[in-house]
Amino acid sequence: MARRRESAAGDGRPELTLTERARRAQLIEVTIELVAAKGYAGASLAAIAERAGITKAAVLYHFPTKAAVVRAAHEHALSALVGEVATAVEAAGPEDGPAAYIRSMVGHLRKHPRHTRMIIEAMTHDEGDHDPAARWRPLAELITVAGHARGASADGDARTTAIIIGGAIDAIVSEQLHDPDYDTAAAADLLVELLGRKLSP
Amino acid sequence: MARRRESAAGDGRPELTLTERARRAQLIEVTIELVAAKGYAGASLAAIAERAGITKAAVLYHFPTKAAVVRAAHEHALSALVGEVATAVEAAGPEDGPAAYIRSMVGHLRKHPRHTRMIIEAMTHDEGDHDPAARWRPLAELITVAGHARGASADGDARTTAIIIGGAIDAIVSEQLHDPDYDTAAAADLLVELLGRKLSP
DNA sequence: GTCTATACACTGATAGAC
DNA sequence: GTCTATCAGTGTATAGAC
Repeated sequence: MARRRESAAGDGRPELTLTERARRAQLIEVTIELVAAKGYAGASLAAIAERAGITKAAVLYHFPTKAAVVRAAHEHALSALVGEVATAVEAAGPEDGPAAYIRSMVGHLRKHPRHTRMIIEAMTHDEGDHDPAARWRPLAELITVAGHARGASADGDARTTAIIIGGAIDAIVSEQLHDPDYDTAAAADLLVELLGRKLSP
Repeated sequence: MARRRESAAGDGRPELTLTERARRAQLIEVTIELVAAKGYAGASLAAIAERAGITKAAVLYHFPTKAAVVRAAHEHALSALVGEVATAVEAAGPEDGPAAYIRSMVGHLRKHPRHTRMIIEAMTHDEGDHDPAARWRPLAELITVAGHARGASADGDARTTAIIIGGAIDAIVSEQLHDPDYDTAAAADLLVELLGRKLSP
């Protein structure tokens, strides 16, 4: 059977045409704008197609389904976030990993509100249940390392602590979305302080 | 123009027929089950109608729109939650209000997973933006009172603290939804301890 | 390889008969 | 109070033009 050519690296990823690359990028950009502005329901295939200047069916030529379009847009926004957070965490010392995680994540989401809404909408409306552990595990490891570096007794609370911090970050960012004047930097500082009291008692 | 009769109390609420009361209650119950089982999208008007033994149009006779059906079911589940939390908070002393809030809310949501998913789905899919302040303000007041009772210097952080706690509760409950073995009571204890360190330094 | 045209089943919603 | 009939809009599938 006929198959799409694969890249020279042979890593299994299909080699994309220039026009296809451009179209996909355009569709992702348009989708982020639409979802950020009108939410998941408001970003219909017809609306996406119209903004891109093509038809619904053409959109479904580049992506197998609407969920795939949204997923691609979601991953695009998400990769920018994790990239910045990873950089900040690596630049920080072992005992300051969690603080760098919190501050860089809150800061990034404040700087990019469209990406933020895109991520939230995709997370809450995508029925494909992503593993929740993927969300808290990286932070849990940072917390374990930081607690160890500070000489605290290693407890088994890292998971719950990470879940709490993650939920708190979501709430802070969400609040800023509704009240642009909300001081997220101060909120992040308070969260870091709260965690600091637990890590070095 | 013809208007529906209002109750003798004259509080503006329409007086409902017995059969209408029964139908609404049945539709609310059916909707909670469906939303909890299949999410917002899975609870179509046709599915609700079928489970209730009537047609789509009949459902829309009792409620003006699908959003109204879901909203009614949402409020039904929510009122049970706030009732239990309010009782627990009132039974606790002033300095233990936040702890009672956290433990009773987490406990209630663990005991009633169907209500929990109903509340989550309704919150995330209802575009009618409810005021976020309604979520954190009651807890913020409890925190202020408790901090005062413990002799802590009154800071202006009550809002952010309440937002953080609320987000943490959401994350804990959500985690329990995906992993039924997750120990939410221990998580609530940890959250209370974290807050306690801030309130009485 | 890229796209348009068309048709399909399903959604929430309305109008009017009984 | 509940029905049938109908509507515009949704995501999706297919055929075929270029």
